[in-house]
Amino acid sequence: MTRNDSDDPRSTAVDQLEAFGLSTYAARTFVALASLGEGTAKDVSALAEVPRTRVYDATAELREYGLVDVQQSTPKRFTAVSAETTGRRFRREYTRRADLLTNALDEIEPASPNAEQRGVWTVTGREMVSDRVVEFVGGASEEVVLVTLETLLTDDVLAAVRAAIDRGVTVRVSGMDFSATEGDIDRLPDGCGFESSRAWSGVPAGRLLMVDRRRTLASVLVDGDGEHPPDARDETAIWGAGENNSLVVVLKAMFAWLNGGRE
Amino acid sequence: MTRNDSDDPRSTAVDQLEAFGLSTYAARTFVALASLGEGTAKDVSALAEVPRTRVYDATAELREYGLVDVQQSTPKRFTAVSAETTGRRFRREYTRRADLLTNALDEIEPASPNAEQRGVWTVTGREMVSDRVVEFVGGASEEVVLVTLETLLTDDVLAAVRAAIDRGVTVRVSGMDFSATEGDIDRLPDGCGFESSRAWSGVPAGRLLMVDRRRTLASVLVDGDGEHPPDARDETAIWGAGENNSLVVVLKAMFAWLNGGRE
DNA sequence: TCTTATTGTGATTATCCGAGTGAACGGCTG
DNA sequence: CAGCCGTTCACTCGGATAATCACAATAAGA
Repeated sequence: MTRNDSDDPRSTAVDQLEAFGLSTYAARTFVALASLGEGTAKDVSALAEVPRTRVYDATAELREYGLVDVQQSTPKRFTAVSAETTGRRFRREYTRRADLLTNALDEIEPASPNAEQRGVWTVTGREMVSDRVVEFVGGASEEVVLVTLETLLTDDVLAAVRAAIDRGVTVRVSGMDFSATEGDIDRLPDGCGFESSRAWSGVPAGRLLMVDRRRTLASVLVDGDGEHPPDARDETAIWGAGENNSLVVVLKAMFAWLNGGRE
Repeated sequence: MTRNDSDDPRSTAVDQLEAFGLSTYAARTFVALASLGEGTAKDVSALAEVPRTRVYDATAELREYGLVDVQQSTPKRFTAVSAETTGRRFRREYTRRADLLTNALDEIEPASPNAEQRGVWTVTGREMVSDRVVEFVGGASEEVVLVTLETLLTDDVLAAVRAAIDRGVTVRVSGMDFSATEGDIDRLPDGCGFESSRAWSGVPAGRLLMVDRRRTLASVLVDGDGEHPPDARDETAIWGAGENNSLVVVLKAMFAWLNGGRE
């Protein structure tokens, strides 16, 4: 079983093509044609483990996607487009799909300012938590307070923070780990006067966020509940919204306390 | 049956979510939550036509994608992330997938310069033909000659042409219809000395392309074989590669002829 | 405390789609 | 003319998912 390993380019190509909606025959046929450059149904069948009689369906499907061209002769000959063209093709289609989805959802979302909720919501996964941070910072109109590990200050988050600052929002960002504060805060435009670190030494590492004193989020890293890469699903967060939300009240008090009684 | 029309935002949202790999239950559940903002399994079931007992699976699936947050109470409450976050989520994932695919295919493609093929290949669909044009122009090392309708000079093609010019390739572009030549050729940096039009008045409208005198493409618009929008699948092209390829020979002669016997 | 309605979880069945296989048709070649 | 190869079509099988049901757990009310 040395064939078909996980990091074999052929396998990954087939997987991705299937994710983009192709049938397995079509996907296998395409990578075979990409390897051959050009070939007949017999060639493809031999290399791709696709039944000869089905190569025609597969190439027809690929032709619809514009990934394969056909030579009308006997035997028919097929050729695959270049890797760049393939990538461009799907990139276009799926960014278009994402735009469609965003617009459709925008029309659906309730116009009402979504009466502030009570209770505490949970999120799992580093990327997912980052998404919430970006979303909440993006919705800030007055004030953002963010305390975070340097590792978690991804480009997404930084972009959202910069956008908020440009929008005229008062933003204060602080690192939780000591080494961090120097490295990355530079990447932010001024207006981040928090006293860097030290105060957070006893707090479990993660993030704390407060937006307009009406929406807060707290997360911790749970490093490794058995997941393979210690990078994927290792952050869990809770968040809440609304003036009287319990989590909001607690974190609001906490920030005020650590900020030296101001407010 | 006035519900669930084709351009209903809800339907399009569900369709796109399914295209992104979600189950139909998950997709319907998500749009229901997007409408409600927040709700219980019962609420979702009533609005989304999803069996109540399956809402829990659907929300679990959505939670994996980071699209839904859960409130651990009885009854459980669910909430959907914003439209922008949803779009960002899928945009990221699928551009990443496209990159993976491109890289994998790059490793697969035969290192050999792909001994020039004989025979004539066919492509169908306007976008697909544009992709071939971009691919061929992108592979040009010396000379590009392109005659095209103005309508078909999309941004993709223009970008490829500009890249070729910057690369030091001799490029000549000409419009087939009279009105065109003025409007768009301006968008190209010089080096396009073709005598604009007139010579092509009798030729069926479409495109003609020659790259390095070794690769040619010819297309025509077949306007309307029953397709709904007169815009999608209405162009068919043939192309060939190799010094002795019949199509290459013919088009090479044709270009030389129309260019006044030069070469 | 007991009852009852409602919520959450799991197992079961039905339905659909696609992979895989084989047979039939037609054109090319010896 | 006959056999062979290429091509297409029709069919079966299996896996996945939609849909239904049965049951356990919880909360509200008498």
